[in-house]
Amino acid sequence: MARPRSDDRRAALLDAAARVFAEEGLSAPTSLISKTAGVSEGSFFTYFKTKDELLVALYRELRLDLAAALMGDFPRRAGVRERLEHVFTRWVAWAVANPVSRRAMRQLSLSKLVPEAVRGEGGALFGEVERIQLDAIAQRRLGQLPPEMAAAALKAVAEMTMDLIEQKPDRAAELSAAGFQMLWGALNSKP
Amino acid sequence: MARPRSDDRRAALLDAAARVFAEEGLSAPTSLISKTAGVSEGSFFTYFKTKDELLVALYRELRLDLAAALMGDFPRRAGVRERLEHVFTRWVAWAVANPVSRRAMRQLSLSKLVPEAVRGEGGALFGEVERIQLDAIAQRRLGQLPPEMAAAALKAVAEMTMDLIEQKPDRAAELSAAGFQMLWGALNSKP
Amino acid sequence: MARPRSDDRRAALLDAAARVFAEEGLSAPTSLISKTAGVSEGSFFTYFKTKDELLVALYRELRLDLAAALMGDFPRRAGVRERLEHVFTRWVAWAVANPVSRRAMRQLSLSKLVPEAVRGEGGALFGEVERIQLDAIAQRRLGQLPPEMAAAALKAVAEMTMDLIEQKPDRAAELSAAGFQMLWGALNSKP
Amino acid sequence: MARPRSDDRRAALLDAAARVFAEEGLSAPTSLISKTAGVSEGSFFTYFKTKDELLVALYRELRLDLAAALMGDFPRRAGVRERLEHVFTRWVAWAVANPVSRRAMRQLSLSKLVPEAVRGEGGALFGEVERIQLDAIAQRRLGQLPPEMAAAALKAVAEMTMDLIEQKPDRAAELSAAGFQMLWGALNSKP
DNA sequence: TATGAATGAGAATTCATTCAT
DNA sequence: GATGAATGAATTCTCATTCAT
Repeated sequence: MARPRSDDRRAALLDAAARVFAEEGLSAPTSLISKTAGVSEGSFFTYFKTKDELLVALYRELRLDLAAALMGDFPRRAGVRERLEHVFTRWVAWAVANPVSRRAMRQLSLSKLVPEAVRGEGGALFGEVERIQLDAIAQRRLGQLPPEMAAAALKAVAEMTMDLIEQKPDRAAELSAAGFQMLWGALNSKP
Repeated sequence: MARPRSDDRRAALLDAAARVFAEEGLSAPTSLISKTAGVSEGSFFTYFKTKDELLVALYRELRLDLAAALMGDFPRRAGVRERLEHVFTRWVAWAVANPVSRRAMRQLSLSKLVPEAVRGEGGALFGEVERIQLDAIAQRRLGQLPPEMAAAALKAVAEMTMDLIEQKPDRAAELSAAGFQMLWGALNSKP
Repeated sequence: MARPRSDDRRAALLDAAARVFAEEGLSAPTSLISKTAGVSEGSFFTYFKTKDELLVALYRELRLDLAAALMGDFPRRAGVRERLEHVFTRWVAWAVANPVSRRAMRQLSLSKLVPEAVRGEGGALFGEVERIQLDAIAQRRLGQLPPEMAAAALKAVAEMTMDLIEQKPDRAAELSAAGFQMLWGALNSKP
Repeated sequence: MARPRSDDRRAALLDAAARVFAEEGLSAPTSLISKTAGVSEGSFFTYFKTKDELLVALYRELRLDLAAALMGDFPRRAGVRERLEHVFTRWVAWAVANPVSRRAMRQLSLSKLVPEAVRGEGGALFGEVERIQLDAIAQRRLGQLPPEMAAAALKAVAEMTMDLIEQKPDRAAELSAAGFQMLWGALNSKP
């Protein structure tokens, strides 16, 4: 009785995987993932040919999710500072709201199991247009420095802010604001 | 007297472990470590009772090594900027010179296998005196923001810089300088 | 539905374990057991979570088997001598018919691997009612001596008889009769 | 500097082995034995070529020790009952006084590691002469039954008594007497 | 397709024994 | 001879993946 592949099951597996990896690391057994998803051990492999395939799929999914969060309502016509602040704030908020996703993503980003090719896909997290805008910011601010430095700084300061908030969750708003202030200061720094 | 326990062998195992973990992640088998160290599988366990014990020992060793690199020749009497630059530059240089150590450390820092208690040991990487000085910098610069933000920013921007240099090794000097410029800008930012 | 867990395989493992332990002692490797059972090494652990669990399960199974043999057709209304003789004879016959079980059981009974709590389970081998009857025999015969002495003597003389029969299997009937005669003599002895 | 082989060290190893085996079973590691004996792991093997050799040596030593205990002051000219009682009582007393030796011996007696040839050595525990006397007792008492049955009964009832005393040590004297009474009853039983 | 038992290639240890000191 | 580190085969158990139902 051929039941069609269920997107629900697949989604449940991805969700369970994120939770399990966040808790136990990537070496957690597939059996734990399928159990957490309420699915049989065998079914795991009808949705993902190998564990590795799941890792890659999860990585992509999380990144898409994050990108959507960053870019939703992007204020295209606002000033540079506003646009950057929008991305920064959303990023931090996403991590605060989805700690599991963030933890899972950190593991995945480091692992050789997700091939570098995949990790590099789509450049950064940003859509093509916005990416160019960010680069523009970078060029104006950083002078002769490599444009990647803007994206890198954004990421670095955002991650730092998330870590701090993780330790003092009740000061989230304050820390987020301070984080952006530092980012802006970094991008406008002079030699 | 029996053959004495050899510091060389222990060091070889730690060194091999760093290389293997950097390449394969912490789930690499102990057998690969002992083979890389040129030692029998059994010998591994005369130097480290369990794999976990090795992990902890390696973590501590790497952190000591890094702390020494950061704090060597620390210019206590120099100005704030110079002192901070000293640490930043040393940190980046250490990572560039020891890419394996850095990769291994990153894995270890994230892993639950190294107990949090161990990871927290000794506060940051800095000796007591220097730490206080850093905090002082932070307070003067950041106003009412939490003092940890100085150390956090130092770390975040340093890591960012290391990542960029890893991609363009021939521009190391330039990127390091730019990195510090951004850090300084971040710490001196106004709302 | 998946292939159901097979009672046959479980039984095959228990049977193989009894044979292997009888021959090699309890330190025999699980791999030998699974091989003897015609099952993969991994399958062992789907039926028994640990080697120790197998030990306990085997001990219980053997004791149940023995208890059934002892108490089948127990002549409740017969005289004291007949009832005791029934148990003694059945016991010896069971050991003669199941030498492997007996050897395995002897190892298990001595081993610390089967927790004392398990070994003590269900008092002796006898159902509650029959046990009381045996105790009654004891009390009438042994005077003021501890009632356990009846059960202990039963066991001791039975085991002795089994050992002798193992050496001269063709004289089994004669030795069994002589054994019971001695047991009866022991229980009826006067100071 | 060739130090002569020390009988002390050998004895210490045998003694430690008995204690360790009594506690942990025969699968206890040689390293534990040498440590208990206060001797290096390597030294173990200068006194015993293999672990197995130690097992055999220990078995022999314990049996000698027991035989000496049984046959010391043997009242050759006393009546049958007295002579038997002497052996029985001594046996039980030896076990009570040397619980470690007894436990070790029980393990050794069951193990395949002590070759059957060794276990059979010297017939029973008794010197040649006494053995014949025991057999004589047997023949007079047991009628046409196999003479081994006397020695077997002696052993069986003695062991039973030891087990009971192990559980109620404060009733040792009473239980020992009762045990002998039962043995005597067994040997004098009529069909 | 869904299930979960079956499989066997590892994985971390252990341990008898050897060997350098 | 005495010591204890070195060795590697053996052991218990895990887990990704396959396959019968």
